[in-house]
Amino acid sequence: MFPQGNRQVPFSRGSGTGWVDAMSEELSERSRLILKTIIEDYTVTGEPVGSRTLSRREGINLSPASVRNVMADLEELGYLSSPHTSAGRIPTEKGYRFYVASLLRVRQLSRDLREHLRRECQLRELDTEGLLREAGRILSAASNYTGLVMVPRFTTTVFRRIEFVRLSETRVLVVFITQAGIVQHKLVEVSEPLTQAELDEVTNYLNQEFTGLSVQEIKRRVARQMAQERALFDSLQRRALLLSSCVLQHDLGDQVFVEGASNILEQPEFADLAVMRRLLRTFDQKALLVELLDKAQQVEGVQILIGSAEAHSEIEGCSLVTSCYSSDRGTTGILGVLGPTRMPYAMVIPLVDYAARLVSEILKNESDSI
Amino acid sequence: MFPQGNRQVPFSRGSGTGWVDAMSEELSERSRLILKTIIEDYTVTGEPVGSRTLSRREGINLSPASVRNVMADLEELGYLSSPHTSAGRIPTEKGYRFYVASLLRVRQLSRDLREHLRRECQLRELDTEGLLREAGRILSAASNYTGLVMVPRFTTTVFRRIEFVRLSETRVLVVFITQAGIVQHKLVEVSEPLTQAELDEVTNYLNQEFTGLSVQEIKRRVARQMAQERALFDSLQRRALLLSSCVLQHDLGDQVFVEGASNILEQPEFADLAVMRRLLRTFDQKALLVELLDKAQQVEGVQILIGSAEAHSEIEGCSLVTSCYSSDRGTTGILGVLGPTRMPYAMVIPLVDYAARLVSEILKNESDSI
DNA sequence: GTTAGCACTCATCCCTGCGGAGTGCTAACG
DNA sequence: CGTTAGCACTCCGCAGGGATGAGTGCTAAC
Repeated sequence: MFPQGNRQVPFSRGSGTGWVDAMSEELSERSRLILKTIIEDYTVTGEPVGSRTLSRREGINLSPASVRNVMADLEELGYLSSPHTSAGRIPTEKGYRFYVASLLRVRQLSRDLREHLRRECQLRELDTEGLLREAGRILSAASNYTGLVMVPRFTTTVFRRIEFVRLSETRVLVVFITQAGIVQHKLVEVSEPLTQAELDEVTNYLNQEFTGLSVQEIKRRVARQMAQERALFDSLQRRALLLSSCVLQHDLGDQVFVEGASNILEQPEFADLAVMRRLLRTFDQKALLVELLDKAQQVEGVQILIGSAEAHSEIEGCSLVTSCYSSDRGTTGILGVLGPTRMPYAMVIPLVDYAARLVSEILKNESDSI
Repeated sequence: MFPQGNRQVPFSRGSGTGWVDAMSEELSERSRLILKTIIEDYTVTGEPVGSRTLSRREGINLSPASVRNVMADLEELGYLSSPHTSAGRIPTEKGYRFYVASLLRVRQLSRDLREHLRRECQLRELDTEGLLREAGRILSAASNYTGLVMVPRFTTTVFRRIEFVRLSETRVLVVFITQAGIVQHKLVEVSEPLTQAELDEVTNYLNQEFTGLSVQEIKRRVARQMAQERALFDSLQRRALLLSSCVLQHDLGDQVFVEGASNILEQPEFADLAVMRRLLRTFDQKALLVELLDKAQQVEGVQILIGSAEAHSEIEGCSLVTSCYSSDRGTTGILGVLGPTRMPYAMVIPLVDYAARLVSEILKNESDSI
């Protein structure tokens, strides 16, 4: 019923980025309870949590003084910190990592919300790109943070159809449609002038030859055939191969949809202008986002990346909760939510998980495999 | 050498939006000089301008007291306002409108900058969409504000090629390539199952029939033919017409590229969180932007829209400087810069003007007309 | 091991006073 | 009659200085 992956959490220690199993042995049951309560309180209020408040919370039957002792221990161990001597405690990144890895319990989304999301996705007649954008919007609206969706990488996608359109003597527009119904395009400069009729021939040839293969497979085939056919003078084939190698030479850029960037500004922690600027710059320069998302794409299940000053300074103070979706063999993209580290993970994790499943399911239903 | 349009400025008086010729008669030469100097000072410093500072400025040989008299008059007339009794004056929206309409003198862009922009645009092999995005980035980078580019409206574009790709029994992906090389696509649900072979026939038929026509013309033709051929049972033609009417039924959504949204945060006037949020929300919901840009699209030359509380509250405190670009007959899009009203118009106006000319020129060169 | 008590530490808020920038007004000047 | 010097006045911004209150660490008693 729930992603197995979410027991493991990406985290970064020192310079590198690694994975850690719940370090559950280190803390006593009481310390764990107090840490959990502090984090959940802090998630709601955004204010440092004091010992008094805590001692009055359901389930904690300890005096403020006892709580203070535990808190002092947790601070020593690096799970908590205090903004200043006479404020309460707030969780550190390490605290959050531990929480996510071994304290957090996630429930399924409510049936209502699940139904609602499903309807949203299927409401309009959306093409694949539209669906992905809509998924981003939904993630953003449901979480009140920012939704991110990365379109499946070009190289891993399965090819459905290609089309060459002549724009001018030497400029050809290549339109590439993947199995999942994603349309990508690119301009190619050719050395010898081509007519549209010639291009149509090439189009037909390539569609017969390559439909249903992944871009990687096509690359390999093209390379092999080009080596073989060098002697051959079938000009159609020659042209087709030349053109396709042109197209495949450079990968198409990765596409990321960012939805609800303004949501993140509602968060009190981003009242600080400098932090906000850095974040918005990150949104503007998609390359950074691609890099972040790419890392999470390698593992199955819900991933949680907690931004830290060392490893991911561009999203310091933020967390990225992601999950992969897939349409057909090998083709996977990734979607998720970027919000402040102080985030209700128990709600966001199942949301992202469900969104990924939903998108995968719709993508699989909507297009026949060839 | 310079757009004639920039002598006329869109402005809003009361509830509506209208046009005004320079209301140059109303003010004496001295008042005009002082207003101009105040606005240009304020543009640089962002601080209210006082009478002392002003009297020491080059070209103004008046004592602070005299300047104060003029300023009081200008305030009375609504061109200036003071944040509080003992601060200097800042321009009002009316002040800016008057400045833009009749005080501002714009120079051409420097040769260096022109060359630089041209190179940026032609650096990579960009398809049309890429070029438009790049134009947005350039506008944003050169102005340090936010670049906006709207893709030409679907209905006005000239059709180059259409392609139908079967995704599943009843789902067909329609890829539509315009004369200018813009690729748009859409999903169509069909009632009767179609094979890809049938779709290919339709594709060929439509490409022969409609290439080089504008979408509006195509709509008209399809309607006419559907009326005529109702009795006819040429199933190919029937199918083709049915499909194309499906496609044309709903316009494709307008596309706007927003580049450098984070730039606008650098502006001191947006330190106010509420203002910034409203602005970023506007960027998130493209519909509002489309509406704004659409208004400016109807007039030739550089347009300046000064946001006001009444008429364009979503960009209150901001100005939008735009110009149209075009690729072929009838197909026009619009691009521009959105920044604070306190903006160096003398620099931004020629920038936007040149960008629009540049994009138009490249678009015209890059694709042969059919 | 747990708790009550207490002294201590800071951040926050509010009040106050002060300096400075800039204004409006008036009266004098050319 | 336009221009200017002088002057009183306004008001923002800033720094200093309690007062408040939340929260802590420590210690001693239970």
